Amino acid sequence: MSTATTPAHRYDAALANTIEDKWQAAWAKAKCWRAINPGEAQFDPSALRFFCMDMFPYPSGAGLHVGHPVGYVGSDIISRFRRMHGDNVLHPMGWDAFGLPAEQYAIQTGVHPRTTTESAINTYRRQLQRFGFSYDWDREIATIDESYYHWTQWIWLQAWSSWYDTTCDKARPIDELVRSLESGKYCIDDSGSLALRTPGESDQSWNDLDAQTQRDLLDEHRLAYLGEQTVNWCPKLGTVLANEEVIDGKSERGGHPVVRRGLKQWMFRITAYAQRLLDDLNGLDWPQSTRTQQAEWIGRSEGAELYFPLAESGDSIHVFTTRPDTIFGATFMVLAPEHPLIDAVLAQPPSGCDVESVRDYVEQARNRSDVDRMAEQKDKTGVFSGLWAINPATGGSIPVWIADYVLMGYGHGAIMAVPGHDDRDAAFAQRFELPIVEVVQPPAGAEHDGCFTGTGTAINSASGDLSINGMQTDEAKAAVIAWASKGGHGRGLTTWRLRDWLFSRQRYWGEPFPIVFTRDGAAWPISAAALPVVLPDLSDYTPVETDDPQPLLGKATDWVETTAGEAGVDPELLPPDTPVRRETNTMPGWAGSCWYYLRYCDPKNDKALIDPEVERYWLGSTETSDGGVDLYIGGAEHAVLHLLYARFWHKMLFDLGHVTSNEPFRTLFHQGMLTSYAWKRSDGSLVPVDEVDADAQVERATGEQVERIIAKMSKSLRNVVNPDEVIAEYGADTFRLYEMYMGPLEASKPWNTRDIVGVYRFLQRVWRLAMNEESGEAVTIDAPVDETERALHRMIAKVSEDIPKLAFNTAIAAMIEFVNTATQQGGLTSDQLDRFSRVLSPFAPHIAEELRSRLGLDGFCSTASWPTWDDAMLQDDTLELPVQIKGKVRGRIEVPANADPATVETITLADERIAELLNGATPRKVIVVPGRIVNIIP
RNA sequence: GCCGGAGUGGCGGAAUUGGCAGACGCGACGGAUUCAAAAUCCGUUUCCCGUUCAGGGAGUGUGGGUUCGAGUCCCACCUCCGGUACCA
Repeated sequence: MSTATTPAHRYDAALANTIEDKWQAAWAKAKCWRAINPGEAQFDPSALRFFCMDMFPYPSGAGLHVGHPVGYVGSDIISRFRRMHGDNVLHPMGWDAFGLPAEQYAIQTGVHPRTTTESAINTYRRQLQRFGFSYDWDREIATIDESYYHWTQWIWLQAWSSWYDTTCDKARPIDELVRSLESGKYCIDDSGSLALRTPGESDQSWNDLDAQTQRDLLDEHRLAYLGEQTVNWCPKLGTVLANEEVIDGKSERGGHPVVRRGLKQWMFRITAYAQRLLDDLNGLDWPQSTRTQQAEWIGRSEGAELYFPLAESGDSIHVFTTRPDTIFGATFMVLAPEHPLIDAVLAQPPSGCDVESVRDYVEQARNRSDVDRMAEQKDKTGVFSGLWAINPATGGSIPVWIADYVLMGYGHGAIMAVPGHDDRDAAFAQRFELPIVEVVQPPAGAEHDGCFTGTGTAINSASGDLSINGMQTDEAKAAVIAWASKGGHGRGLTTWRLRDWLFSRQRYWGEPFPIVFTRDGAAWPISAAALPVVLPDLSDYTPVETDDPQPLLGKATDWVETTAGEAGVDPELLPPDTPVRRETNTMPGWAGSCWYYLRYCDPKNDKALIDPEVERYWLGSTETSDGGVDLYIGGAEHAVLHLLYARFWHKMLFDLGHVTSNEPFRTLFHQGMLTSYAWKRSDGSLVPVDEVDADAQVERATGEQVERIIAKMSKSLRNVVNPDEVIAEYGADTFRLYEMYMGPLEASKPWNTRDIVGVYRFLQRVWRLAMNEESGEAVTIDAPVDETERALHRMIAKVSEDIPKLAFNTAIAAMIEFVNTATQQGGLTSDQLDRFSRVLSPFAPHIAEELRSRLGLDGFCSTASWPTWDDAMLQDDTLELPVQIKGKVRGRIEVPANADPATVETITLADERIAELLNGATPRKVIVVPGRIVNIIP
């Protein structure tokens, strides 16, 4: 690049890269980014804490993508800004490193996932460090480290050792439950569930139960428990698959057959927390869309369960409905194909039952996943069961059908069908010619086509002991619930969409569960002192192909088959020589990310997951916050799962006294997605970006006209940008500025390589403003220019306001304007340059340090104080105000900045041009908005 | 279908929450510099009419409304993006 004519000290890519390396080394050496914990010598209790965290990445082999740094640059700017205000800033980074890709790679190559993962981590760390992010690297964590997953396992054991006490609405240690049962404070009621003791004849005494029964009862109440689940099992891949990984009954990867089958899996009782997870959303400073998504995912639904007796047996069908008021319109019932009653039907078919059809239908439905069932949407299928039920309100007989539009996993897996007021029931009734009765009168003027599903007035709804005619929907609901409760026909009930969390995987590359089984199937915990249970090495990562699900860890036979003593079970629980089998499932990828924010606070603690005093300091409540991470930045794609799971773990730890705040992330911000331009042919197909002449908008090979569209970056479109290349060409400061200057942080926006040069030129202008390009020495003027000084104050004020709002694009625009003004005005004094470089430093920290150092100042911009501004300097003595006549700008006037409205009006009307336009008429009204505008109504 | 978010120049985007629409940047055009180019600097750049100047008109997805004044508020609609989807 450099030629004889290029000045020796021009700010170009080579210089940028040189100074960036230099300052990164200097910051690291000085440990500029170290956060101070309470208890450390330099700890300053008067400093505000600021815990600012990025969602940690999963380090993939492909390296960092330009989309990753968008949020990281943002969090870095505000962290640096807060540090310059003297705050104690905790800004850490780590690695979400267990997961599938490394394991898939291991299957193909035999390379241990740890090897690939660690190499990917090294790449990511090197790339991140190259951006000059101010992470406290001494607090770096990786979920795959034994010292980390030690505590992941410990938390799981906490859950296994706890139960949810609904009487005080919190989790408690299960030992306390045992003591309460032994002392008789709690007892087991008839149905086998726990109840507060109200001494009665039928109560079973806990102490009379045999050990096995006692254990089973306790196991049923643990927050982490073994439960039977229907899963997608792929024999060929040797693993269960998520619903999204199954397409048309085949695995997405490889197209192997998938069967639905029951499997004992570790579960988390997240449903116990449903109400709190919902309620506490209100106290969070989170994007509304994310809060809504979580609320919908939790899916609280108020209604009633109603009992419909069968015509010819003593049984009844329990249904859940949100519209008990429509019970008079229930003309048939529908069972999910998995409903337990169907087995009884097949065993003893009623007279009207076509056994073959029912068997076929149920069999077919069973092998289709929920996702497949839903794919068909409108086309309702079903079969008559032969059963008849009694509508308890009308007393009439109604047929019971079986159809897969009713899901076993929600409510009771059975519904009362009201085809008059439910779209799905209406479609089904039409298809199978079932009767439709209207029982809700729409309010006057309500528009609807087909069936009316809104609220209105009950009609046709009266029988012997119940009449709700004329009632509004809400009143009618309450009346039906009251009637049902009194007559034993049902009761009010709230159901949730949220299911318990399936927490085991048959994979290798995850945290082992700290638990073992004796021959009788009983589970025994590994004692806390024996943690971590270390993931054993395997020589072969290929899944076992089998119909009987077998996790990969089953291959480590020596590890699996062991003794209680070897595994670390407390000898008081089991004699050390007892043969035991280790749990071979592993935890899912979410586990490590559920609590990593806690570990950042105290990453090297080997006595506890976090020291209580440290926890209170970084995460406890303060004058301005109810506690939790002060700012958490990451993608909206984690709106539900990660953020919900982490909230659940946090609440569990809160109940058990390990954390002091009720929520983990007080303020959440989603950075927007980076898209890229792509090209589309007229037939809609996409053309790789390097096969298009962008200026002419034609495809090179064919000369065909193509249209520019915005698409996600993807390998196939060849529109992925590698950050390393951008840094090599412009430097990290330019990269940082570009990503922040593109637009609002939260907006998704297209990467446009051509635009980068704009901020690059800005940095070059900054450099030339302050440096002699020939000598490399600072050039400053002696006396400040008033206009420049005012511009500087305006700029500092603007940037100081914008950074806390994460409005970085406008902050940068303000800096550009200032530099343009300063250049026109002939330069800066060294004092002005010092202040400017400090404002610039959160955004472009390396060039800012270089300017400071060449000015001859000591220390770092990064640890200097943030410059102040004087409000008096923000305004000029006189203002130019636009004058509107009837809302259109017709002229301008000069007024003193402090002029009162009456004076402004006088000046306006005295203005020659305004008077001319008014043509001598006296205006009806003059509106003066101080400092803004004058509007005349003639 | 439902729930969010957004529609502003050739492009990315500004607009103190009702007060000069288009800040800032890219691109484009013109000029200076240069043997020439790159780089840099200066100027122009929403559109239309007028076109030296002056000036005039239209304009923030569409149609209505409120207001002295609307990109911003209200009503109806259109389009795009994200999420979700037989949840009874």
